Amino acid sequence: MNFALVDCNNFYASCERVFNPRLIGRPLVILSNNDGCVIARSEEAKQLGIKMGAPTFKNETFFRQHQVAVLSSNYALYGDMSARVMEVMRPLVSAMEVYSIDEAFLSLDDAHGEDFAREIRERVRQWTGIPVSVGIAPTKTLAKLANRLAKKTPQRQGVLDFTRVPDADAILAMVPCSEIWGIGTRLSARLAPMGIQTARDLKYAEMANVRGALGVIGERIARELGGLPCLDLEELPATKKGIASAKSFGHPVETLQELEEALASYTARVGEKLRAGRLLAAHVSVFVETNPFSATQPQYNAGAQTTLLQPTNQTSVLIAAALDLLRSIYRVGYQYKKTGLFVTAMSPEGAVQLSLFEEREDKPVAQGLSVIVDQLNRKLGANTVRYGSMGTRDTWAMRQNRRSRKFTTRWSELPVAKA
DNA sequence: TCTGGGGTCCTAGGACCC
DNA sequence: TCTGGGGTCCTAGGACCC
Repeated sequence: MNFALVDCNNFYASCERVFNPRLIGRPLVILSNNDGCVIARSEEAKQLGIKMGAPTFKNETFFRQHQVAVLSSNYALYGDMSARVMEVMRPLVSAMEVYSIDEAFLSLDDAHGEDFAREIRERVRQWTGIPVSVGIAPTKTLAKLANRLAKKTPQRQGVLDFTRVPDADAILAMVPCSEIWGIGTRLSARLAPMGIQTARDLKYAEMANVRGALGVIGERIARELGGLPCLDLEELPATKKGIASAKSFGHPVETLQELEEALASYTARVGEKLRAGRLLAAHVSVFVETNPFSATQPQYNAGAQTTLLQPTNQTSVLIAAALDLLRSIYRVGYQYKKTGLFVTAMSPEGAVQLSLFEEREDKPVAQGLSVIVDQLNRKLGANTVRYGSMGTRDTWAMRQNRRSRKFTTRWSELPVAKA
């Protein structure tokens, strides 16, 4: 059995191009939330040397000079396109793991090689408009690596079956450790003094040394490079251990009220996610921070946590807890840049341990309210119905000045064809 | 003026138990 | 007078991924 890793090429840029063909052939970048920095680039933008994470404000002139198309990110579109790509592939294989918004591992029979990979590619392209690359190998780590090579080497035309390459070690010798899946700059810096520079070096390194330097993660990666599978296909998404919502503000925020409104809004989002997953959370943590990039403003970072008497997914309960925590860490005199919350200690709905000290609260009413709010907001758009503490002015809201339309998920934003 | 957000896994150390 | 060893659970922090 082998793994295939299918990865969408320049996914966000490709999604935008499906609905706006004028973007084809031009350099195109997609910005992070708040239009803060570059998080995705078309091939042409990469050619121009635009780096991942490049701050927008330092590059506006460059973008204009090179006629780079610049868009805010449109996650409603990317999420929906992702689901379509996955559904095209799912019937073609016996098992699939959706690994990220633009990647999936597939389980392949030994008979399935590059012909099959090309078939997947063609079908996804034809049915969704999204180009993908496919890497095939006996382990996930090698499949990742094969995928990168398939993408980077034009003559491979987007597919590479690593089980059939004549000299695998010669290929591994060209891959620096920092480009191996799971090894970043910090870990590769630990390997360098041991003379381990490339994937080939790591494959043949003394396992005890690798383990000493990188722990079990590193040992697993090294063994996978050698062709020994240590990571399984995970078909079912693991139950979430926590749900977070945190965002930077469009402008610096000083008042407690604005922080409260922002945090209440993020909390409402977390409540929606909990209910969508039929989960309850028992632990809430909240943090605030100032702008770490500012050399002149005084810095302040703080966080606080609490455990609820009873696990919940009710937005009103979560907001009350989150705002209490926020008030306990808020200090006057700072320019806040970001706040957010993280809920943990999750349990499935319907398996609640009642607190010893708490009477059963009037669940049906609260739950009914949240369900109706969820339905209305799904139908009419996010935040149509709000909790009072969220305010209505959104003075703190993130910038998103250049977003394309929600072509596939909102009737009012459907693409229009003129014939 | 302007630098993302949402996750996972592992490790070390302390508290506590028998 | 003497003061172990092995285990679990929790938390904080580090590193990574997309």
